[in-house]
Amino acid sequence: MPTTPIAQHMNLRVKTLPGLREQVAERLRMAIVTGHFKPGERLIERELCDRMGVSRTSLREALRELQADGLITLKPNKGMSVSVLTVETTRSIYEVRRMLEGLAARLFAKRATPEQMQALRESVDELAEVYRNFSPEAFIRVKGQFYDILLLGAGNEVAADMLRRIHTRVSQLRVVSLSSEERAQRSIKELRAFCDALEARDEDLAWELCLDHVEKAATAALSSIAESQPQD
Amino acid sequence: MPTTPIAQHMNLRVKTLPGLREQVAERLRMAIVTGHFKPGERLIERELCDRMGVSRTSLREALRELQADGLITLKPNKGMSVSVLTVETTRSIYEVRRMLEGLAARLFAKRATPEQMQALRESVDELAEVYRNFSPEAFIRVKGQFYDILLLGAGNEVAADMLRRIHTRVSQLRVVSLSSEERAQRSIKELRAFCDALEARDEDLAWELCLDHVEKAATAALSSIAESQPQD
DNA sequence: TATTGTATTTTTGTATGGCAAAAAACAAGG
DNA sequence: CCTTGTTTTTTGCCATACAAAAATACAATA
Repeated sequence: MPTTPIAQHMNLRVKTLPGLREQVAERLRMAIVTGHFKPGERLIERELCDRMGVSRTSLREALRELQADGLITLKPNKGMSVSVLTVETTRSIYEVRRMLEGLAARLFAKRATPEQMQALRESVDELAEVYRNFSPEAFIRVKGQFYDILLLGAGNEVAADMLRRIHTRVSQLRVVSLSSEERAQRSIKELRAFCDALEARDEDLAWELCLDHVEKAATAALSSIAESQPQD
Repeated sequence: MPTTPIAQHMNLRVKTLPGLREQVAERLRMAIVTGHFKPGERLIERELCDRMGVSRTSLREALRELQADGLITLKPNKGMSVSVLTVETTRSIYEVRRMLEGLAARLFAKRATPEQMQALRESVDELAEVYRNFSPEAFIRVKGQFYDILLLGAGNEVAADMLRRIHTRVSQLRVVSLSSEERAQRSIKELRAFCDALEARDEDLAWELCLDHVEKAATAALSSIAESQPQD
């Protein structure tokens, strides 16, 4: 005879497919990248449990995931805190990202189907559209779409995973990449050239363009850190 | 007034510095890479708890870590199992490893101190010594040393982390790289050439040599999978 | 008042036990 | 042998507990 469970949890979601733990991890991820939790901020387990309405068990497991992603840092017997991106770490991240995105570009040029090429080009068009009528949300969405297509066409899940983690990590910085008009135009032009190289199956060129692009992003990110932390 | 605790757990280690959970994770990692747990094998939580003498709480958190490392795979409501390396995944891993090790080589050539260069060369000498009087354990140890020096000198912790995870993952394959005499000699020669390039600060050459080396390793690994899984 | 030392409260790390729901194992009937 | 129904396992999550570490508050002394 089963005891009456009574709904031991009221604010339980409709039990959507992904496990509760994954939902928690995702919500925390979002909270961090959207700046709701600031870098260096300490995360008290009980507090988070209350705020999110889950048990410590689930919460702590979710925290392990974020820890593995490098998004939060554990100091033994002191607890979790949101990782702070030092200049050093950021440089490291972009060095890695440069190589992996370059790899993805190369692989896409080599393996992508014509449909994927087409899809990529269309997402660039969408991006151009977003630039004409800017909104941060749309920008994030379309840019994410672009990357998803690129990574799918590259056909390397391992690289895709790592790049996705890297993207989440650096999105903490919220580098306000270009609101200026000409910067946007140039960006789109670069992306179209990138697509051209891919469609021409010109691996080397695609690689080169990609490296340059990440290089610029790195510079922007690093200067964004520098100005937020005047360490002179 | 504190209640009598009585030692709620007898087989508790001497509480060495790394937390219990990390110990568990490490033990499981080892069990997997040493082949004690076979690929595809299912891991039952209760069983592992009993075998390792820890609670489900700690065990499950440790499992999350391994999951993030890609070492074990979770199927919802079905539990954990040791990840199986498909040909596809292995190719992906080596593509990534090629780029990241190449990067490490480049960075080492650019940044390593003369002492680190020296240390690297000495570890190659040690490796040559091991070849003369072979033992698997010594081989693993010295090779690990070599990589540690390389990654330290490269000064990129992010890349280092990823490469360490990759090494763990592929060590599951246990590619019996060379027992033959001339293969060993050639390997040492290649490593010395690599050191030469690094000491000459010749980034491009170091990169090139590194890519070639990983390429060979990839071929070996892939053929090792092919023969263990005759999929015709 | 500043400082140092002690007591109190928080918070982590880990353990236990419990239960619903999914999956697997098993048994019975076609 | 296949299918269907029943029992056992196992997962996913929750609540609670408590020692040990850390943070904090507090008191006493210089």
